[in-house]
Amino acid sequence: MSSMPGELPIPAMADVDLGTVLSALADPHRRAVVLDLVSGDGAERACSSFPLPIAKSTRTHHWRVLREAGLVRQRDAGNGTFVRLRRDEFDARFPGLLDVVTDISTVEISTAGSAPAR
Amino acid sequence: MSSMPGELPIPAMADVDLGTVLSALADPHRRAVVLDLVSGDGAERACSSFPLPIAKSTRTHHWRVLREAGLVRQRDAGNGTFVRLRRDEFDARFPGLLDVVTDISTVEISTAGSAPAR
DNA sequence: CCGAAGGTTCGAAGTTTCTCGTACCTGCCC
DNA sequence: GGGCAGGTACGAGAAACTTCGAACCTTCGG
Repeated sequence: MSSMPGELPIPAMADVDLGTVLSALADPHRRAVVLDLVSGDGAERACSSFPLPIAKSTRTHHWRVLREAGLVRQRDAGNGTFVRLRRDEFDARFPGLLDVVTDISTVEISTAGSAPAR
Repeated sequence: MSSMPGELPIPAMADVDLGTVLSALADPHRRAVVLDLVSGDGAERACSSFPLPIAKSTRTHHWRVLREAGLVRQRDAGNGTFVRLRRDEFDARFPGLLDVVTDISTVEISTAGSAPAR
């Protein structure tokens, strides 16, 4: 839709499919990125600032998946690209989803390596 | 874990991974089934009672995925098999997830074919 | 007993996903 | 200008997913 300078094309939120979103969030790398964005202040962030242990081209792939799933907005600015969560739009379309996934993931992380039972 | 008569093996809820769950729910057929179960009274249901337009062997596959993702419990009883949501367990492990996905899906269904905007 | 109904197992085919390396492009900086 | 950092595009390989049909098994109903 939007064709602002450097803005990469994204689907209208109304066209975004829940299955596509769940698939996008199913991947650990992508979920980590989204989690990182959610815990931020909503400001734009450099794509290069995410510590993903994967090749450049693979990263490009994941950003595309997240973009096409309606989760992020991406902008090309000279030598780098920047992303921003489509927070409000997304919440309006899929109320609570981001919060729930975030909360669960946060618990998972804080609970990692503290298993008394075994 | 459980090896009751006819009970098919399921993972302990603590071992269930969020990514696996999201993948399981990403498939339309499986999501439809879960949705159907959630809207029910929690009672056991015959696997054959779900109107899935797919081959028998494919259905077996989907039930296995849902089972291994920790979403359902499955029981073999004579000539048929029966399923039940692992509602309470699942909610304790992934609070709100089932509700959110259910709510979103319900809206999607009730909104289908009523798009004034364009 | 015999058939139909419900399921599983076992390939197999087709598609998708994740991953990478290589080549290439574009700004920024010295 | 030359190099580097950040990215994209493309092709390829490996793995996973979805689907099916065929063969087989069990159970229930006549």
